[in-house]
Amino acid sequence: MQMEERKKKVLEAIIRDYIATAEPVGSRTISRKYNLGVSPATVRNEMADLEEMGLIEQPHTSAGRIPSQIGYRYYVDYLMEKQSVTNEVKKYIRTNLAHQIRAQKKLVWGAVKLLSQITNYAALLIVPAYSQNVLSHIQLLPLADNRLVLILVLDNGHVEHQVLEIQKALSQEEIAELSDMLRQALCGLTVDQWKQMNIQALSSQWHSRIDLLREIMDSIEDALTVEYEQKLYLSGALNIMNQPEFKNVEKVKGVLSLLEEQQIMEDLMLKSGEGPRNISIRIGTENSYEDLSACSLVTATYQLNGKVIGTVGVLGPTRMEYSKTVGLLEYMSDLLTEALKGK
Amino acid sequence: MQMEERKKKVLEAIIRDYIATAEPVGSRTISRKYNLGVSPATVRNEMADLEEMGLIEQPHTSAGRIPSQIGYRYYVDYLMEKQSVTNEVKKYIRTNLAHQIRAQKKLVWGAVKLLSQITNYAALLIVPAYSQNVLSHIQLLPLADNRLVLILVLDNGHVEHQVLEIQKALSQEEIAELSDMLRQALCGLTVDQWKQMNIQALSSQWHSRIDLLREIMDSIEDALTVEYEQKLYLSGALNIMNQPEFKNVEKVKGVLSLLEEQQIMEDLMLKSGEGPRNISIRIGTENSYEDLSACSLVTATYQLNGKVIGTVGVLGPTRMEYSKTVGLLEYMSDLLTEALKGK
DNA sequence: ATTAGCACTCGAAGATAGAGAGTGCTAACA
DNA sequence: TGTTAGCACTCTCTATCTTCGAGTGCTAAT
Repeated sequence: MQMEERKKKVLEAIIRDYIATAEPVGSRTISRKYNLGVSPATVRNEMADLEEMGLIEQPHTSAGRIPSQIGYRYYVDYLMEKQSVTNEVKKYIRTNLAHQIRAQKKLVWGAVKLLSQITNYAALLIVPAYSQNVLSHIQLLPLADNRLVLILVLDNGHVEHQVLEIQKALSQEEIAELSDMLRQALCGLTVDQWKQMNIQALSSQWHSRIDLLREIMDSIEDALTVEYEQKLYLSGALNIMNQPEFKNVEKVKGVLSLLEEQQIMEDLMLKSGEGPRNISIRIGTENSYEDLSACSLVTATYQLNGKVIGTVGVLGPTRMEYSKTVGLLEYMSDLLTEALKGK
Repeated sequence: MQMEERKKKVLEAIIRDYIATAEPVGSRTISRKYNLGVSPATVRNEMADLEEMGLIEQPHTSAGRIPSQIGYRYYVDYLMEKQSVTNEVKKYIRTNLAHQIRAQKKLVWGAVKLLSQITNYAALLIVPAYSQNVLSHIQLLPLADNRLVLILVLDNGHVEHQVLEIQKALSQEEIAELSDMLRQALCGLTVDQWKQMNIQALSSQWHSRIDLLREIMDSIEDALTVEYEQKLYLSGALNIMNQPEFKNVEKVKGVLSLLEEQQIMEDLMLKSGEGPRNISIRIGTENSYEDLSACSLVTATYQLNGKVIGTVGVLGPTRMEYSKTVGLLEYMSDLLTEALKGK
């Protein structure tokens, strides 16, 4: 988009000031604080133009201007300078995650908590549904009496377990045999694939125990479904209450309710953009949910073995510190990708 | 506490009405709606007495009365009739939990969700820290390459797993040997006991691999610590925003922040009372946190093998439907105890 | 093209007034 | 002696009005 240099400066000043103060910005403020070397009157003329272009708007006639959604969009696309993470923050993050990298879940939790803490917005992380993941290992293990534990390992590094209650006790050998059979039949398949698998095909090898087999299959599905429900990591949701635009309980409730809807948040976060690290910025109604019309969602993906395996993001008011947030998310994306390497 | 019959009736009427409407109750309303057969003037006299006794209070001179915290306390102790769960609700709960009883975690989640949904308050469930639980089974299992998975089973029926990254691959035999060794050394001990165990004592049998051993011990601790952080189950926290006394964002924030503090909620919930099913009602400041001074917490315990292994509860405004809530929690307590039987 | 000046607009905040709910007190009553 | 009707009084709530000031748009001068 073409625009005179000074208009850009005015727009940027308005946005920066509004982000900082949450108050409509007047012409006087801009000419004084963001020394553009022109008088308020000149600024007013520019503002009138910017308003006509739809980049800023007036809450009412005698108030200053606030950025419109389009204004923010223009800002993040053309004006904003991404702010790199300071070394201090980098160090802080690394120290806090150093002990967490053993287990993927802990790592991911730690990352989300840090993000919300540093930004003061809500932070989220999504591990996509398992449907496309390949079962890389499966094992049945006897516990006590008539209890078995089923271990499932997926190619994205996640491990799940599920406890099985069975009717008749099985011998060690039977368990081992069954375990082998499951391994041969299911390993290498995606979750989607084995879900559609005909249990008959399996049971031909073990028809004597078709009930047990069915129970096991149900149990596997259970294990991956429990996880399905737990694959959204959310931290700092209450931070939105610190924002002056969320002084109203109804608005807060709208946002928090939506945040609890795993499915919706997943959909929102998985539509990732094209930029580097797949950074995506969705502003206001671009999130396509009424309740998020006053929020912006910034997301980045992270990878394992060159494949995107998750999305991490920050949800704040549209009046968000985009430049900082983007920098931080890029850093976090790289960090996660790095930490997962070789797992 | 001794009190004239009519005073009791007036107090109960005030509390019932206030619970239903959240509005101060006037003498006219009481004499009309709760046909006591006396005039408003008489009711006013009773109210004056009740106020002097500290059971009710006036927000301001020309408003009706609202119950004081002491009033609620008197109500739940002496006046309230516990309301049994309707068959309809019982059926609803049973149907919804029927498929969940396989795994303890799922059962517990299901119960909490149902509670919040039925009451429209926040529901919580706490599984106490593992420190007093006995490790009943431990097993090491090879995954791929240099990864092991460690399975821990506690006597309260909980199963945990933890993935281990090791430096040098171990043979099947070595793993089995190590697994046996761990089992012999640790099974039967409480979590507290083995935490204090001297790693040297263990390593005497396996000094060649003391590093690995240390890593494993750390990992066990990790596994139980992760769980430590996840042993509070919370659902319907946003329901408090439906209460008229929580129209203020600051109040909501106070409560929600506290609800996220696992440690605090644990402390609150584990101080359980003496009644049947250990039903405990804590009203307002009895919860000893400023942020909960407008809330009441009703809890019940549930058991496994005659031993209390968890507490389930409901958090709502002090203006809570105590009679319904208590009945529901008793039912839920029995149901959980029943469902866990024999596990 | 920029700027100073100025009349104008509109919301925020405070002041004022009236309505209504509910009380406490008094005196009458059963 | 306990209960009730009556009544003046208190205090919140709501609406209306006023004032204040920030910020604007327009015009004319530079």
